[in-house]
Amino acid sequence: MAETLKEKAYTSIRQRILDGTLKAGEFLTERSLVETLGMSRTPIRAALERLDVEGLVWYTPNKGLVVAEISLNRVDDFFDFRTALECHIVRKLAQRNWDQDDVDWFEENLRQQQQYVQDNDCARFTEADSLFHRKLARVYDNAEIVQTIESLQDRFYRTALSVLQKDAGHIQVSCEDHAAIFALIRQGEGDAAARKMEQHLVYGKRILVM
Amino acid sequence: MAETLKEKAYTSIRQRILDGTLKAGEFLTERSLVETLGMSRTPIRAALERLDVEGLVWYTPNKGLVVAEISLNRVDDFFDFRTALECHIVRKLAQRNWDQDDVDWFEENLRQQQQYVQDNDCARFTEADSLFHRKLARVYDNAEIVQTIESLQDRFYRTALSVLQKDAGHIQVSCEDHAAIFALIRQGEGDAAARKMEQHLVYGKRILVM
DNA sequence: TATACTCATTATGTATACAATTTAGATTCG
DNA sequence: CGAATCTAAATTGTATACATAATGAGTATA
Repeated sequence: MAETLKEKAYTSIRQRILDGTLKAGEFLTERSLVETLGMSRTPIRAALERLDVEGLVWYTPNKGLVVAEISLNRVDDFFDFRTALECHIVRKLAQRNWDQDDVDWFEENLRQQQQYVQDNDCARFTEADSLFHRKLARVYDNAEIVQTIESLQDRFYRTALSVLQKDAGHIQVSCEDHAAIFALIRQGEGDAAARKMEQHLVYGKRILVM
Repeated sequence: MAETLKEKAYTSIRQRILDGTLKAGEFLTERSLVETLGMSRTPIRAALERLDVEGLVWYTPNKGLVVAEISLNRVDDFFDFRTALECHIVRKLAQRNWDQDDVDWFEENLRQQQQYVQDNDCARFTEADSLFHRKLARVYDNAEIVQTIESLQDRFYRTALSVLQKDAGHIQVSCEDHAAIFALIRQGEGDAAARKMEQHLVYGKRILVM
């Protein structure tokens, strides 16, 4: 046997938050999750404990729990955090020799992004966008940073998706930004890549908070 | 009534890890914690779940748990992560107007650091050092970054302390670095402050992995 | 009518019993 | 003698009973 119920509960609840089944701001009770997931409270409480630390739900002692919401003044913090990490990453990646496999991955990813822009497919573009940023962190290969960026993306995914689908115009710009950033990295222009990344993230934030 | 047993357990176990009562690499059993803390397994398991996500202990399903160790190749990741965050912070802080209270805080903290260097008091210096870096994040006032830096410091504290106490010579250099970084920030020299911070952290890492 | 109080309901907090898994040591077989 | 297997102890995983705190409806009172 492999997966414990605790892990199943974690995966399942997290999935429901990310795909929007459980909406931000919604109150949860352990009993409702017991019925939905068909297990006892114990593994569910363990899963919620994890999700609380990760910031996907908020626990209040003796009160209950809520699916985490992203407040607007937190959007600033999120993008600023990403700016710190991702500018650092591209600066350092520009000074590095690359595996051909990784180069191929990005070229393919950028091709797909272009395709989704042409098709005006916001959902798929957002997915490819997310993968682009995650892959930068993974190639950079700092386990701590990878985990943090992926956790930030999780917490932000629903908010981003709901807003980005309202404004299709942005994906053209974002797509060009990604291509420019990758090109600058490959040319060894770390500072320029970092500046472009910061500009890209500022642009993304403005789309979101408009 | 205020604090739940779960929170007491969390605080207590975390404290025991940070102060070295529970040593890195040591195996733990829930039963031993039950006896030590005088409560049932339930709140203890909740606390351990949190500590696992935060990286202070490692859980293995059906096996047990270990107090987290910092492997040497992870030291690189830690310092690189801090570099990304703290260089960003000082760069931005240099462009900002400061409250006099905060300026006063740093001047007092730097005075203390000098005193501890004179007294050759490594433990107190390390404490002031830690506060210096935390305060930079707090003044910068990005809640996400503050939390991450403090979490990183927690996970690193024991390793840092044990090594730093072996080499007293470094505290003189670190103290001068801190003063220089703060001065550059106040002069609005963000890039220079960031360069100094990176150099400072590289120096700190080399002390640790020597 | 407004307010304060009571009490039942329902939620979470905690303890504990039981199940399943791992581990180590004893035992058996080649 | 060594290796594989079985068994028992201990540990974690899970379910559940009970304790306690929060909530709200209903009622009494000013």
